[in-house]
Amino acid sequence: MEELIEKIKSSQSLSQEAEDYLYSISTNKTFAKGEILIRQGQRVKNIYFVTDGCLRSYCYDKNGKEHTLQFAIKKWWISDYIAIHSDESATLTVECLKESKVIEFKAKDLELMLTLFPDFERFQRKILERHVVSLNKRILNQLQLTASERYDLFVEQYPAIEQYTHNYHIASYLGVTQESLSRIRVEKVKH
Amino acid sequence: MEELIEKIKSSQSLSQEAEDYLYSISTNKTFAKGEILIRQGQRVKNIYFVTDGCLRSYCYDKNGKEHTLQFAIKKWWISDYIAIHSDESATLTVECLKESKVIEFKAKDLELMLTLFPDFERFQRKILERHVVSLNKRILNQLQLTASERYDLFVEQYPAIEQYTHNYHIASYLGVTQESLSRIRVEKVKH
DNA sequence: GGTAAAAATTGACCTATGGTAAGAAACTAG
DNA sequence: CTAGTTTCTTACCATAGGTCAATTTTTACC
Repeated sequence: MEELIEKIKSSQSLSQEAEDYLYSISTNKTFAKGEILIRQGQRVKNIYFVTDGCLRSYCYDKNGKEHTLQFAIKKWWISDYIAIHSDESATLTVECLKESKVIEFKAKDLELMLTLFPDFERFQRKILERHVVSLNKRILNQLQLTASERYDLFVEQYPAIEQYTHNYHIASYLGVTQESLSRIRVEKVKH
Repeated sequence: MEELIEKIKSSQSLSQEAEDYLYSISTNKTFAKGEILIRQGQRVKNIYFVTDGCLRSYCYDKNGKEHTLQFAIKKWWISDYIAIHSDESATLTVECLKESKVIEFKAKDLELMLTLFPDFERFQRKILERHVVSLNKRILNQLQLTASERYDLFVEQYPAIEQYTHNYHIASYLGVTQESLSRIRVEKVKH
């Protein structure tokens, strides 16, 4: 929990009241590798803040293939925001890639907290702004880079993640098959 | 300006004070088709709210090809958020696709307004939440759909935009060449 | 430590989409 | 209306990346 408080305070103030409230709505949990936190089709009630480990969110397409939307490591949030903000059941699955410690929040509680504590709303707004920027960049990368270039960028941006993920996780994040990613890696070693 | 006030009030309250402030920092402008509001490489100072017309933001890749990040019509915001939130010069170009009426804001003024008026910060947070959801969906579509399927979805989601844009604008948004889009359209007519 | 399961690689082939270039069509401005 | 420019289409060939199936490597577990 200190990680989250610290993260908030690193960019702005947070009243003691708000801090206490945040504690009161939080639940510390540990998930084992392979556990599913949110399952496609079910109602999404929770949002997770990762304090240790690695998780990912992904969906299945009509042929049953997986497509990774996001990886989350230390100090990242993860959930199915599509479901939460459209008030639908989950289109995404959130899976634990290695044993992870997370802080679980009920989306409703966080929502209420935003309205109660302007400091927290500011924090959330800033998080979202940065998130929009990174999603914009990802879209532009997808539009203009080759699979090989996207992989280079991925390795550069998430050096820590690669050790927890399988190749096909990364492939499905980059938008290529695992076979293609395998060939791309072979080429890199050669040159 | 009424469009913006109305948009804000449609989802929440806005104090008279905030409304007055918003007016005081706004400038109504009209841009002709083809005009450039933000140019790649220059400092980005402004954010635009579209009240009429159609604009788009795009970048050039290393081969000089254009890639469209966003279209903006009535009641949408547009700028180079990557530049604004990283405090760098523009990587995007914002172009007017048909004569458009916009409300221009200095990013700094809006930033200050967020800190002055909690109502406005709440509004912004909600806008960003919805934006994150739509960017997430776009990424998942890019990962799992064929060019043809993405085009169908585009036409469905932005029926109004097609009349203002050239084919290559749409192609560069979907991540295909204009030639491919042309072929895709021929196929649709056949079947 | 040995075996079963999962993941990664490899090879042969295939397909969607890209590149190029030329002609047709649609605007634009005098 | 006409010439010039921009955009769109079409045809042909090229290629990145996909598919499928085997094989090897790694990992997990009794």
